Amino acid sequence: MTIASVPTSGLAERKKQRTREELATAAITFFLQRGYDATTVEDIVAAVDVSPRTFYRYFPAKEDLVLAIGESHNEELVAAVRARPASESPLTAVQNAIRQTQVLGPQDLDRVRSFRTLLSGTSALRGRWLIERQQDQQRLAAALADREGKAPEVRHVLAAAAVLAAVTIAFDEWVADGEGDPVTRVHDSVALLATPLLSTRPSHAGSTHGDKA
Amino acid sequence: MTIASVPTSGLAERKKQRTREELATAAITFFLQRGYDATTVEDIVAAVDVSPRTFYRYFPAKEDLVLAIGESHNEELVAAVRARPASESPLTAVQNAIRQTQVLGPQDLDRVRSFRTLLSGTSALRGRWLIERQQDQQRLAAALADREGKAPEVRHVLAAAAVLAAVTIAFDEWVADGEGDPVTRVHDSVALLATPLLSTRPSHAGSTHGDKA
DNA sequence: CCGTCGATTGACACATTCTGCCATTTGGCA
DNA sequence: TGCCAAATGGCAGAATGTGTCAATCGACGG
Repeated sequence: MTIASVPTSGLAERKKQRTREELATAAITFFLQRGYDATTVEDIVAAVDVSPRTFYRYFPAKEDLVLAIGESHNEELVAAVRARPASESPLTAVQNAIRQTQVLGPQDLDRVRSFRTLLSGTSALRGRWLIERQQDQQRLAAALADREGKAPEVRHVLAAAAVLAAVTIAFDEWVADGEGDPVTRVHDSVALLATPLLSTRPSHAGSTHGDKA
Repeated sequence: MTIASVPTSGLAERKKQRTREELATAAITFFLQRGYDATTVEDIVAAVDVSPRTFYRYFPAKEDLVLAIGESHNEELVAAVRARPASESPLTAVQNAIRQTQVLGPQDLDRVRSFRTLLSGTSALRGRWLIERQQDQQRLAAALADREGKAPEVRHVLAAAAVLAAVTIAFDEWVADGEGDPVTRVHDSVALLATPLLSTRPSHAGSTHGDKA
């Protein structure tokens, strides 16, 4: 045998992967069609022809299926922030990190839209996702603190919260009015963090991309 | 009869109120003792001697029982922000509004601690509560925009998110290390919003209260 | 090709939350 | 006292998960 049974690289492994994807595909399709709550686990497994019990072996909960789709994006972001040179200001580092991680192909974009649409439309999902975002918040705060060679303080956590809020708000607005491309919106939203958020002046922090309006 | 049957002011009303409080008290006690998940609705209603069905007539869901305890605090905050004179800067208005609404007696403080402890320890509750906070976020954003005589823009939503994040982080840290009083921590946390959050400088935004350290 | 081993699966039972329904009780009020 | 509306209790049932065990399937060595 190999060292362990971790990557059984073979037919069985592909079959598992295929089942997992079939479950996810069928589920997302149903969710977008009929809504998350109106789709039961029974419906999903019927479409893939596995037992309900098997569903929960692939996904700990119905919610986790959706979460798995949009997962790990923020982990990349945090890693990218850590990878930025220490000479960059926190804002610049975050902006560049976002630029690096937000490279989306056209079909990625569809996937993200589906994901965000589900998030916006289902409070159960949204709540679950916000929990995960709080963990990302801690990780980002730690990354920002590390850049200063300090232990995380309230200031860092707050900055991290603000960054993630900016990204989230940008996506929410994008899903809500369906206009423009999300990358620009995210960038503009994050750019607002350059200013004291509670000053009255709009401080002309417009789009860094194409705002010829 | 009166205009309608809204306030049946009498014995029945008191009995209902008493049942409601007994349910809440028993539930919170159990939650803090054994944990939220380890306490079933069955346990709660057994302690008050009502049927499970009745529980759900008082609280739409188990989560709502907890949420009802810490509720409406942010509504006051938003109202207070609206009530501040237009001459005040957004930050000052928010700070004064917080000062007004955060007047806590010693037993209020215990209640808040219990509430926040449950929030911190139970992700299901936390998620549910974060959803409600997002609604507060929208309301606060609208209030901030109104102060400028504008419709809410991304900038306002982001500012509102930052304010609520500051408050939340302050409470979280308070619950986590159990030191100091929350009012000071909230104030200090919110004071950080006076600066661009992603500048490297700590910008000496220390406690406005007693920081002789 | 065969047989064994380990992982995957299906099924069944069960706990828990929450809802719909209806009969019963209880308080309010003439 | 007696009627009415509201509150309650109990029951059946849907839906999400979880634990358990036997059956199955793929991997691998002979």
